[in-house]
Amino acid sequence: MGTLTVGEVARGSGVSGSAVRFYERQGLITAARTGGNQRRFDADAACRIRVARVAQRVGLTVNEIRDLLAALPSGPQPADWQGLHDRLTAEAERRIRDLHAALDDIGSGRRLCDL
Amino acid sequence: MGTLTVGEVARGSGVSGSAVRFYERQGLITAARTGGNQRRFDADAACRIRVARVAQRVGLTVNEIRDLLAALPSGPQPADWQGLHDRLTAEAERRIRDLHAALDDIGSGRRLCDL
DNA sequence: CTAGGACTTGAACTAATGGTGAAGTCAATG
DNA sequence: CATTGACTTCACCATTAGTTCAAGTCCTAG
Repeated sequence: MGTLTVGEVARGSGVSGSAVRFYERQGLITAARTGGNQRRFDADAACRIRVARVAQRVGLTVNEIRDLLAALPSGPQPADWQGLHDRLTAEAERRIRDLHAALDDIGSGRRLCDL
Repeated sequence: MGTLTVGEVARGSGVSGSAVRFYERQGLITAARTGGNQRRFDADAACRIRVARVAQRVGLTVNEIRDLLAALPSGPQPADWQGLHDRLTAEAERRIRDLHAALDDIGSGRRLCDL
């Protein structure tokens, strides 16, 4: 039951039309087709894209985001969005821990450069 | 007064010879040349590369690392390395804050997706 | 019914990122 | 001297995230 066109999803999510098509090709979102072969998206498409943009800020690649969003069923319920939220949070915290580890290595910098 | 060859710096820093040449091209390290046009590095070259590798873990690009290392004079003193250490630490902490900010945006996810 | 804006495809293109590889040259040693 | 390992340059590779283009098709308002 998709009703939204590429342009509508683009405006609703803040990305360009070419990006919307790109995200569909990459499997971040799915689309039904009209008789004339045009894409029609469900209302959650723009939501998925907004989540994807946040995930990019966390440092996930489009491929990783595909896998993340694959867990989200069509017609997602609040609990489903929550699950996504949790996994994204965990990933961000993992990356924060990696940065702290790098900081520790910097802290032991005497060993990096004892000229 | 460089005395180290590409291979020696490579072994001393744990990167490949091609990477050492790449880093010189990018301006992370500098080299004198022999009469036969070969590179000869100072003793601090391997140090600079070790710092660069840590900076990469922090998420800096080679271009940003060039700018970071540009602050390091030739014949650097302990205080110079310390300054680098401080800037790198600050940068890592800035990135950690960005991740926390992304987490906050995830936390307010009700606004991302109020279907 | 028709005009024209929105849509379709696929491939080529961009631009940054971080190197690697091939082909040929140099230098130190036995 | 000749070998052999290290060195040289420059072109190329692979990935990432899209954008752009051309040529054509759809769909909706008037």
